Amino acid sequence: MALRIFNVLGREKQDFVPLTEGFVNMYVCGPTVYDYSHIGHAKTYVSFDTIVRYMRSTGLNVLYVQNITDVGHLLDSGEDRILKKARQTQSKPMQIVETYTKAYFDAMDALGVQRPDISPRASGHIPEMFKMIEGLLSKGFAYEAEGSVYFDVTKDPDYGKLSNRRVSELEAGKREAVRGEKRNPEDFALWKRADPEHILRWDSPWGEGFPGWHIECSAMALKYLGPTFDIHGGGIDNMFPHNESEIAQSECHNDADFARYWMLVGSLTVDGVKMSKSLGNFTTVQDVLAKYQPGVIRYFVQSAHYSNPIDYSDDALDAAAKGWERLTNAVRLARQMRGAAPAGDDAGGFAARLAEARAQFGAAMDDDFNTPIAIASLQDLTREVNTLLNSGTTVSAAALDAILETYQATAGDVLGLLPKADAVNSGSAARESALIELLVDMRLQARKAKNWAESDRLRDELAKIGVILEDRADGTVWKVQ
RNA sequence: GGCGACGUGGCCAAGUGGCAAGGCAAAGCUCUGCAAAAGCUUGAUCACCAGUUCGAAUCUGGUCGUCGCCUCCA
Repeated sequence: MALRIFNVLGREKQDFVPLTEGFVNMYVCGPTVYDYSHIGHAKTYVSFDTIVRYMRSTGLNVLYVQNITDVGHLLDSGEDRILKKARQTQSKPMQIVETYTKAYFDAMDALGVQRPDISPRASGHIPEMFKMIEGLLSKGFAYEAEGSVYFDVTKDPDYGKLSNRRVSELEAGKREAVRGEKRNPEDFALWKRADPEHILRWDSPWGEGFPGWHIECSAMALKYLGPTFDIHGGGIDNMFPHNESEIAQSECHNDADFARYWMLVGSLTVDGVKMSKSLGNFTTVQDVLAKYQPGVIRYFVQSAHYSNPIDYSDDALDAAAKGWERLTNAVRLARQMRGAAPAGDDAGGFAARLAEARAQFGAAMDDDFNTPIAIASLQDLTREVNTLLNSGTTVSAAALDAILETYQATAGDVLGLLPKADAVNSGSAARESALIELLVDMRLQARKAKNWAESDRLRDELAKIGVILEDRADGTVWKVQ
């Protein structure tokens, strides 16, 4: 098995060969922190989280860098997103940045997204940007105009290679540049002169100003990953101009290839249109988490290939919830049966089936991280596991351990879909469990007496507080919803 | 207008030359005091047209439709 990745740069699936064997240097464009993260961000970062988890599970040593954009992201009006928010809420810009950076990590933590190894902030890398801009100026790829510095796209023959755009084909004059100081309409800012009301500003060799949006990623990728690294990821909506400009700046400045593999994830849509803050059709991660378990959201995201768009709706989430529960129910049952399982020295005839499942899972993930197929392989396995666990035959502890290990290595460690094994460490959790067991036992007595009314009342009352009972041949099991 | 993605059973979604995975929903059945959970059974010729081929959802050309980017967005 060998990992294959669809490289947007070149548009073909390629064998993944890291620059240094066993190591992967990876950069993913992070969020601009001026508002709460919505479910569209969740799709992007759950996707890359899954990708990183899988690579690590195969033994690759991944260095995952994902920036935080806290300056330089301008609106059409020329206004900084963060400054606008600060003005609206009468806050300091860095208050906005802190608030939403924290909110972003809180949301991602809740979704089981493992933290990037490095989360560099744009505002903390102004000197690195200066250096890069100066380098581009001295090499003639950039020019200064009235306190701003622009990248001259006509100086880079490769400009457009990621998004298949040709500057020469863009009808000059069709869209006039907002600022007449640019030489070409497609030139983009490396550094912008700050108007008096612009609070976020730094002294620079070109006067007071602030960095352009694209330069931060080039500067931080260079600093933490070097001139050439393995994978650059992000949302496909940033392919142009952002990613394209990153490539231009970096390759012209570094005299080296930038990222070797480009992975762009499809957008999340609502009723067929992209979820975005500007359209107002967004649902925040915290709102969705109020209704669905984190695992459900991950399952929803992973049920389509990362490069495809997915449409968000309650129906879609409900369906994902059912599919996710089917997997987790099997795991929960196995965990519960493990407690009273008789010792056994092997997994019996099931070992081969488990090995097959893991092989199928790995093959799917190796094929450009095909999570829908990976999940299908687990659903297939789950049917057989359920059959085994419900067959009435005795299943040995060794067999249950093997089953649980298989789920943990796939649905757990890679997909991040499994809840933690019920920990009854804390006093209150232990007390809660004991109380539930007590009620379950009371209901058992009622059932023995064929007092169905009382039996059903206990079950219904427990259901109201989120405790679901299931009567099995070998006893009643319960779960917390 | 340019660049790109896509159109597979009621819904979601894999498959990209050799008899169309998986999930959800629906119906019937088994189990069950009931319920839940679980299992079994039942369904598509792949937008349309024309080609290439022994053979196409899968390749080529065209038509229709949807979406993304081209201006801020993960």
